[in-house]
Amino acid sequence: MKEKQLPKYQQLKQEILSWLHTGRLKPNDQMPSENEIAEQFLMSRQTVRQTFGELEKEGWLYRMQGKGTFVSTPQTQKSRDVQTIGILTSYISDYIFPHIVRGAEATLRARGYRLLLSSTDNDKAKERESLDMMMRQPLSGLIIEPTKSAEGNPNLSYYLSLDYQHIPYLMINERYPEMNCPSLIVDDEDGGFKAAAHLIQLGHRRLAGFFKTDDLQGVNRLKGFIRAHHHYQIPLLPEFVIHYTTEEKRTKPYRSALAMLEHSAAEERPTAFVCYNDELAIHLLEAVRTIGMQVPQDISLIGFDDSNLATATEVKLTSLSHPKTELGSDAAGILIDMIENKRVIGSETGKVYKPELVIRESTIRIP
Amino acid sequence: MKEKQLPKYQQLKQEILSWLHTGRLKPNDQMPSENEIAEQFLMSRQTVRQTFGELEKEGWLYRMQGKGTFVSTPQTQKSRDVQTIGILTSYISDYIFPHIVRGAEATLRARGYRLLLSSTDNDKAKERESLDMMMRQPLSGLIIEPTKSAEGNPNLSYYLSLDYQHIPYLMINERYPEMNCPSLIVDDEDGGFKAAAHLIQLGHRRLAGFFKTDDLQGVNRLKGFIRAHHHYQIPLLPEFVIHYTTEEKRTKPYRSALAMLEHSAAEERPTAFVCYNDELAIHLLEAVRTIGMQVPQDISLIGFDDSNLATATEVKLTSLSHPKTELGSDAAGILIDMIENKRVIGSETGKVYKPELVIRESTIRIP
DNA sequence: CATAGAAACATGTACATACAAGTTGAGCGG
DNA sequence: CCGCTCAACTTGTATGTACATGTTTCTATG
Repeated sequence: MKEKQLPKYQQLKQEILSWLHTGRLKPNDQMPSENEIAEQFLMSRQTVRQTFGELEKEGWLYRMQGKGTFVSTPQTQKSRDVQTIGILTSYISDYIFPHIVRGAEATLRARGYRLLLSSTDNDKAKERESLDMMMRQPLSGLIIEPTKSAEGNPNLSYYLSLDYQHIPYLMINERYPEMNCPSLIVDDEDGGFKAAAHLIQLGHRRLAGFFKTDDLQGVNRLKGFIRAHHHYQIPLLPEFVIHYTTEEKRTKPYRSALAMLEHSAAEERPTAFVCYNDELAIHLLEAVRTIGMQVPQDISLIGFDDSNLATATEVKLTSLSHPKTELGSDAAGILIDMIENKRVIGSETGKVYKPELVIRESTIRIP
Repeated sequence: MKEKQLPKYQQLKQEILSWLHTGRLKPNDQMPSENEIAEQFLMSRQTVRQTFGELEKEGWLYRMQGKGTFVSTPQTQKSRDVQTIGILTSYISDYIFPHIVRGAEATLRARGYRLLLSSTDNDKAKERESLDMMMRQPLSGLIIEPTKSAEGNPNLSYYLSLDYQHIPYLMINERYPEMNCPSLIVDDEDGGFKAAAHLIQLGHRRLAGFFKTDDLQGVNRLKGFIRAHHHYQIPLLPEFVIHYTTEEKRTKPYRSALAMLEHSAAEERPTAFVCYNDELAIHLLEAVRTIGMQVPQDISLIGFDDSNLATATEVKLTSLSHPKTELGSDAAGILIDMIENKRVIGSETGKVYKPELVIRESTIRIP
């Protein structure tokens, strides 16, 4: 069935917008006059004026009485005293994020950019609102940490809009697979492998792993964990592999850890916990202490990210490093390059950091 | 001479806006119909529609075909999944600001708010752009650190606009005197007094003071410095009181310090530097070392804010404390109270923190 | 060739008319 | 009393006409 026709003024609007987007008309080009358009599209001058009025209000056109109607310069290209970079991360002042932000800020401010930070709380709805908010003003670029990157990308339209508006952006820590943008990522599979390998090399054979699998980092750490088992021909114990989500991070892993430790014969208990990050490691350290056991004497513990938490406890954590400040600074550098050299670069560009094992007190050799 | 008349559609617009602002029409009230308005104001329905169209585009009205035209709910009152708090500080990840932000973020996130951060680089133009940017979206509240608070408030219109839109806000570290809002402030005069008093009690009689006087913090620290001299009946040495601006912070104090130390007989040199903040203290520590002198043996040094810098150097700084995280958290609490209990409170509310003297290695008794 | 004025062109303001589409309320019939 | 239909009211779309105001171009004259 024939689709309902749009009003003429909206059809005209779409046509004109296509002229702008395809480059047929460029910034500061003069539009055909109202009368010319009216004639060409067989409509009244007032209908044309209605369309022009909307396009003007929305910033696409500007009109000068007696002279003509012209295409606006896109907001992001307009001369501004200061260009603004948006940074979108899970948190702002928690965990490793202050370090990432500091690295980025130092580089960006040195080049005269200003920052706009927003946090998503690792929640897709908040990601959408943060993107919406960020994109209400002229941004020169965006540094984005994907939210629950293993759960698809319901906010895809916002990212496509960034592409459409030619706003450079890149992703850190992970990248939505369907986005063709640079990314700065830790090789989490390698990290997962190194974590498990370290413990295996210390004689551990019964490793429990706790992975937050709503983001790809957790998924990849788990893959590395599994690969290390295969590599060293150690049987993987599925009952010792715990998946959890952001919402469960304070509940499921803790209970699972307690269950593993309390109700098993010593020879059936895990000898080490591989934790998705330092935050979880600290949490499970509490669980171990709760039942009167000790780290590392009774069970070894290893985390990821090498955050401040790793050295904040009495038992200093063995952890896989994260570049943090360096990653923030590198991200800023790549984004500045994209902005200032107008380089449209895709997912082939970016950086992958190899995590390094930082051995401290929380892992020991099986006696 | 009679002023040129506004077009009818703009006169109508102003009239309608006055209905909204005076409360004659409230959110969700129905406007008189287009025909009624046309009749009442002796103009055509199309002219009325032009006005209505603009008001709709700008968010003041919403129209429903066949039903009527209604007054919009102001953006800040609209139901939102997440309310956003803006935080505007000089920097984001430098100096004591991460601590302030962390304190605020913890409290705000616990109550379900999301943060939007922007930095001003202590520059009035950037302050204006940050405010402009912040105010383009529905904000539930703002935490603002005034920029160069001793240099007046050219961005007053933005603040008045916050008042006008009933957006709660408060100020930290300082408050523009003309703004009637809560503030959380360190008693900098007390701090300046304590800094000088400490040195005087250690036997120092020739104190040099370096104060960034483009903000009120510096002005007040200087006042305290002067008051301590009067209190202890120590002559103030004007040639030892250095004023500088944000832009000069890396140049004038350093040169002045060198000049004081290099070209004077020992009995005419200052015995202590009172520095505007730890950042400057560290900088002048370098200056002292540059000419082969040592802190505290040859000259004592005291800073403000008790930042990470205070303990980062080999010579740990004596410093006046700043509440940092506590201030951030307190600010968040007051702002939440303003938002959720719709309390319109002014400058009589707030908090003043007494700085505490943290004695470390950089100040010693005159031998 | 330069200048001034008029004509042409372009947008801005305003109104009138007509019809489409959606909502609401009144009246009538079952 | 309820349901249906129609009229009235309201906004939405579209066109035509008229005049105001600003800019550009062309023509005529010196």
